Amino acid sequence: MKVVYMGTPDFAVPPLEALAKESYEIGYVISQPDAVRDRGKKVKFTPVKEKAIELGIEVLQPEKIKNNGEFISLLKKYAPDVIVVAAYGKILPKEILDIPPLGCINIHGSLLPKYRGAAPIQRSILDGEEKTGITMMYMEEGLDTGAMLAAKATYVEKKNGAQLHDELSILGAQLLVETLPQLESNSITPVKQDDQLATYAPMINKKDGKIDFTKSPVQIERLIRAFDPWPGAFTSYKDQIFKIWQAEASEARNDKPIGTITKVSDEGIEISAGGKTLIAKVIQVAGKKRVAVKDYLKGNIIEIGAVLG
RNA sequence: CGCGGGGUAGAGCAGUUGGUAGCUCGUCGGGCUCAUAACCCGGAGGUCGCUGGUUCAAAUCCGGUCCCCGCAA
Repeated sequence: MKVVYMGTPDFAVPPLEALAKESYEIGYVISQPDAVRDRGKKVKFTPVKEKAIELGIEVLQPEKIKNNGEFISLLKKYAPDVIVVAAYGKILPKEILDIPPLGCINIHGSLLPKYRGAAPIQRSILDGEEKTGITMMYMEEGLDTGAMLAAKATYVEKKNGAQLHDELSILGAQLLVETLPQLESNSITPVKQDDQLATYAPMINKKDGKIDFTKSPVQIERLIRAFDPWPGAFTSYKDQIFKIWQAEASEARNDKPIGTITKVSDEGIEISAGGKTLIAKVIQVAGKKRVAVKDYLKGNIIEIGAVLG
């Protein structure tokens, strides 16, 4: 079976590896153009491109795919049976969707129809969902609206964004190699999504990581977990960026003004939030690495009574 | 060459008018104590990221290089 794979970030790497391991013929890997995405103005390859090079697969990185005659005719010439898409980063136009006879299938990081869109993993943690998962689906012109082919679920528990991301990425790879043979033998029945139940998971912005201490400690703790590693939940302490990477929500009442540091010990930094108490356990200040509060206090002082934000 | 912070004992930090390094925690041994994460005494542990240079002498000055991190993208 001839496959074209489209993907860009780390999330899309394991599925590509799985495809290669199963000996599918991968004619092209399509990834977003390389961009200046690091300190010091360095141009970095996308993770999927890195992997494709390692696997010896030709990589295409068109600036635009819509109305790109050259690109589309290249695809048509290769004539893939299926196009597999995982976090590619652009909506595919109909002219591409129509190319492969078995369709374009997408690996999406949620249990559709919930969390359609760009940031399903973070949003599911943010919302305190008990379960989430991976859905394989047909792509159509709408955003993550196509019929579903298969799904795998997992529990969110206390996982952070990175952990859930990695887990779902692996699940996605498994689900893909399980689903493709069924698709090929036409032994799978697509299930239409119930649009009534659909929710959207909009893209995350850096600013979304700013901690709002009027919210409850439970909500803030979710924010901290969801946004690890990016963009990180942050506030400011004495005009310095102050990130919190791990925290616990306490029901202990706290009547001090929002954001006030009420207690500091090896156990953590207690902060007034939403009338209750948030206990920061792992923190990071600008220029430094993340460190447990216990360790930070060995050589630094956190002032009780200071107000974050 | 996008802006900036940093690499010093296991951990977190101090130490830049150059004179072979110090604090807190941890750790090891001893003491006190009914007892202790408390207290007292003592000890181990560092080629100061790497590398050239200046100097009688460099963690401290100059050059190069590697790595980590915040901002920005």
